[in-house]
Amino acid sequence: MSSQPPAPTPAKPPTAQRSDRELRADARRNRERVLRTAQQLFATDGLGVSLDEIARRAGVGPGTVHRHFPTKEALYLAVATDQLKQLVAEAEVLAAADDPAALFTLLSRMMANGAENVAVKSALVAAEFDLRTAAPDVAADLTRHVADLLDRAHAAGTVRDDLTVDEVMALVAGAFAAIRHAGAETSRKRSAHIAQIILDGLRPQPR
Amino acid sequence: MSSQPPAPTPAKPPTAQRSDRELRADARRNRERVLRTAQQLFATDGLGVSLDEIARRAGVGPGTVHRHFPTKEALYLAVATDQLKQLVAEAEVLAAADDPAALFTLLSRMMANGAENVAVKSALVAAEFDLRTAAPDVAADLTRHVADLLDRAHAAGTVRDDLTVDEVMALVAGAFAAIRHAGAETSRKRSAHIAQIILDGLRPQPR
DNA sequence: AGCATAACCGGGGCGCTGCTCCGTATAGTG
DNA sequence: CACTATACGGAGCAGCGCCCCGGTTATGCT
Repeated sequence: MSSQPPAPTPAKPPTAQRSDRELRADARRNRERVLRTAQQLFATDGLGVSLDEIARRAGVGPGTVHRHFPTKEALYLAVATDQLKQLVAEAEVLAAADDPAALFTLLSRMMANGAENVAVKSALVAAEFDLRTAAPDVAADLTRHVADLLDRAHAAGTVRDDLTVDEVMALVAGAFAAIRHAGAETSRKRSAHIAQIILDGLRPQPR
Repeated sequence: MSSQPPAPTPAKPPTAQRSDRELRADARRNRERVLRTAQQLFATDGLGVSLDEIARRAGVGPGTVHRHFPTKEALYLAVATDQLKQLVAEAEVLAAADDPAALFTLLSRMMANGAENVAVKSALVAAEFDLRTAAPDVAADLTRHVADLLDRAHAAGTVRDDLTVDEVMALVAGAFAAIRHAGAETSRKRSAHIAQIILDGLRPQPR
């Protein structure tokens, strides 16, 4: 322990951190396969699906799943952050444009995705696993963007005065649930309608 | 099999069906205990709670739980139908009064209850167990009342034209989810606010 | 092309959960 | 007050899900 081996100090550079580059080709492909499969199964069958089932459907062995994602929570969080990043990217594009209706556009996108997007759902809810603890930066990014757009909408008077970011987030999560019921097995038209109803509730009310 | 025993035809009357009267006093009390405990634990910790945990908290043995409710699904459905019946009762009272705003009153009640009311949630969603199959009459009763009040509201012009019963039910379920996030650990005031936002979305929109 | 090695596959342990059985205690009845 | 039947409690069983460990296969480098 105390004796440090000569350490050949090989030509190998420190390699810094294990980037994705370090992964072998097939490993990287299998990792992606598992991730995709998990995302789909989580969305359709809920979090109850067993890891073995995911492995089977992905065409890999259970051990492979465990190597890439040491625990079920890790796999779930990987799926969640992956989906969240896409949403944050969209938010940034919308934030760039100077459109007072940008908030509604973003929320529409979130609601549309959310139904098949377990990640976002739990990004706010933390139903089983706590994503905000595991990847606080990504979740916070999304909230920040929403807050920003909400402020602008407030200034423009396109939303009701009494409306906080937390409430908006909660309502988006609620929209997921609502759409899941009515829209999962029916048409997308109905999903859009439900989203519209909730968005209408955000507007300034005639009183 | 083919030979029917003489059947002593005892003095015992047919007893018709085993009413609650047939239960012994302590049995009836324990059943109630389990039901209450299950309702509470389902609401706070979700459906993941083990039956042993419910039994322990209720102060009874696991065997007792199983005797009254042969399976976990049976216990859950008992809790659900119990809560649903209360809601149906409220609906009937509201239906009797001739108030065009009755729909909103009922929905408010549903949303307020729902957050701590796993039953209603799954009455519409059938998240894990299917309540509409197990107790179709009760669930249908509630839907019928809502549909009735919705019709009246349509006639009175207090709700938007494009609104179906299914959508209303879905939105109520969505409200549960929204309230659960924002309201579970915060104040009831916020819960009411979220419910109000959703209800405002149901009103005729200025267009 | 050959070799060192990283990654794969699949079976098995470990813990937990839902469910069942049987001796014991207690409520209800004459 | 004694007797019967009913309900209780806790130990035990089977099944499943998550996780780890062998031998084997495929990959990337020289």
